[in-house]
Amino acid sequence: MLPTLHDPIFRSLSDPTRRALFERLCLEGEQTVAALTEQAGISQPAVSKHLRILKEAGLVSGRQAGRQTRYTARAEALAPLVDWTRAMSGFWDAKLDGLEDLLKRMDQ
Amino acid sequence: MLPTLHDPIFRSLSDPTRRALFERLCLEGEQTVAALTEQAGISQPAVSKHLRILKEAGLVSGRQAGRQTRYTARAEALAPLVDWTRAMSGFWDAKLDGLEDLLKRMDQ
DNA sequence: CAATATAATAACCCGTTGGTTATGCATTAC
DNA sequence: GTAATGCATAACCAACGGGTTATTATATTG
Repeated sequence: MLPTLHDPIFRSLSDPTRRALFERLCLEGEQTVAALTEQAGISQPAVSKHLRILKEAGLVSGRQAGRQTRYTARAEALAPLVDWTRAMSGFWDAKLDGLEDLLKRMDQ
Repeated sequence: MLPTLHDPIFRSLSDPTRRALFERLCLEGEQTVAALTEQAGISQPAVSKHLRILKEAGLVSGRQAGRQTRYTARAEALAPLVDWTRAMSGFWDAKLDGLEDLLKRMDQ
């Protein structure tokens, strides 16, 4: 019903193309739009639109490097998702607090 | 790009109304369609449609009880989401293996 | 400076989706 | 047996979303 804090995260990750972009940035590190486009199987504007949405959700950040933009994944942004999942699973074991903490520490 | 195993989970949870339904089932336990409709702010058919989608994603299950259907959350179904999040966060510390294991054990 | 390269924005198209009302089908109640 | 209740399905509709091509802005290269 009412969109919450983690709503844009769920929303942006619900699209397979966007998830693939995010996954690639997570696994292979910083990438230019051109590099991402090459493998995405869609046009550059489409990729740029997806990156914009991911960026607004806080899942990626882009830094200007000359005439190209290098995008990076921000895995810490997944923290609300971890929170929510833990809340829903009704599981509060201290052993698991580590992940959330780590994600927050990654924020530096 | 290519829809994977966790795709229907992300997809169904991307809608705020559906997420609210799932949350309520998680936090308050088994509910009838009428009870869910009462708080959802939308029509009963709309609620039924959402429940169908959640059910197809494995996130809820419905059992017939006379002329009413009681729906229950299946928190174990969140396991792929936990997997994926851990993979993306690049965090493999053994301390965290517990959550996934527990979710699987909840499946009984 | 002119030409090229990179990425973002604009304008548009079409399929999907989340909502509605109407209807059907069991099951319970009178 | 008839009426009423609970839920699912059908048919429909407006809004949204993900794609396209065309264009623009800014950097780099010759």
